[in-house]
Amino acid sequence: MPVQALPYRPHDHETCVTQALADARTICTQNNARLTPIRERVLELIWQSHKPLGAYDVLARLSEEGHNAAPPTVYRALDFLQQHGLVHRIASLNAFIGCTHAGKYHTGMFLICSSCGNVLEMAAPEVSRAVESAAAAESFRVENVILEVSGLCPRCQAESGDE
Amino acid sequence: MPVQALPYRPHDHETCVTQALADARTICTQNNARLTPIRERVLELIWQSHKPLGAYDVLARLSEEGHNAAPPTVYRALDFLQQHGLVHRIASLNAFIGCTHAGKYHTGMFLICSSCGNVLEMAAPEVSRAVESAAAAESFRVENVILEVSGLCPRCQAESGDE
DNA sequence: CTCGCAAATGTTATAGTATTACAAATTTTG
DNA sequence: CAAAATTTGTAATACTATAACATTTGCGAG
Repeated sequence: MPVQALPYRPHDHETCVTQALADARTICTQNNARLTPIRERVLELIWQSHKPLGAYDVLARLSEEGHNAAPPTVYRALDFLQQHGLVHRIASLNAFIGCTHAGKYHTGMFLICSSCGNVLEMAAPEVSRAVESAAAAESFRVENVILEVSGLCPRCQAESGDE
Repeated sequence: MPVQALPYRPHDHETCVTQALADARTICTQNNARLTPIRERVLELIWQSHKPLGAYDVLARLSEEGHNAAPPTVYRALDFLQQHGLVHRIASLNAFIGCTHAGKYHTGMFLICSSCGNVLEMAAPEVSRAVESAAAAESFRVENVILEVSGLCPRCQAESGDE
């Protein structure tokens, strides 16, 4: 039995967030990119949620804390964070989630639980290789891969099986 | 005076469209599903475009032919067509494309050319297997896979290399 | 330091995508 | 035929994202 992945088991999430922010600062420094207060706050808000957050969810949270923001503010921060590999956009959800592999080269594969809404990002080199190889068979030059798997996470399988 | 559809079928009878519609009728009959005129027309419109068509593109084409449709009409038809595996939604484009493997079980992998906009759907059993296997490693039960690869198709690679 | 440029943010408006809710019409079935 | 179920019509609205332009901020050159 494999060890349960982080989102599926209890843990001190605050530590995750703190660590992610620290990593983000390092990465931005290395890239000569400015992790401004807004950008950092958006990243923190996204990380604090285990589930993907919509741009307007972020906007609402910012408003709650008195930051009078408009949509472009949030989208610009999200663009920045994506460009530096700090968050991912989940196309099938129109939502964003903190990248758990920031800094390392990877093609994300997302396991999206349709019951609880949690999302696990996993590195899957064999999958990436298979995709590359299939694309190559059509002489297609890959630039970007979106791979989003929806289904049931282990915990929700157990619950639905308990009936 | 409504511009009634005298030539309901446009002059452009491409073989692939005709074939796709014939297949769709067969599939719907087998499934006891009703391929109503609207649904069939939406499917045909989508097939006539080699590039993915947005819901509002479909809507506009329907309006042009005097069919006074509103968004729900189109979205309902698209839902129906998706449910019966006749069209796919491309999440990264918010657009729809005719399924070239209708009837057969498959997990679609889409090669989306970022230059010309054409999309190729390909079956890729090895990729599906790799995805299943990776998900299984996390005890995740797969229900649906979205796999959209953007990049350059062979033709556009050649053109961009010709400069 | 301060001028001037580039980057970032603010602000307003609008474009684009999708759904809800209820009414009317059509098809299926008993 | 009449009742039930499905499909379509219609209006309003929610949700997602970007355009365009003004203003502010950070930062290096002189």
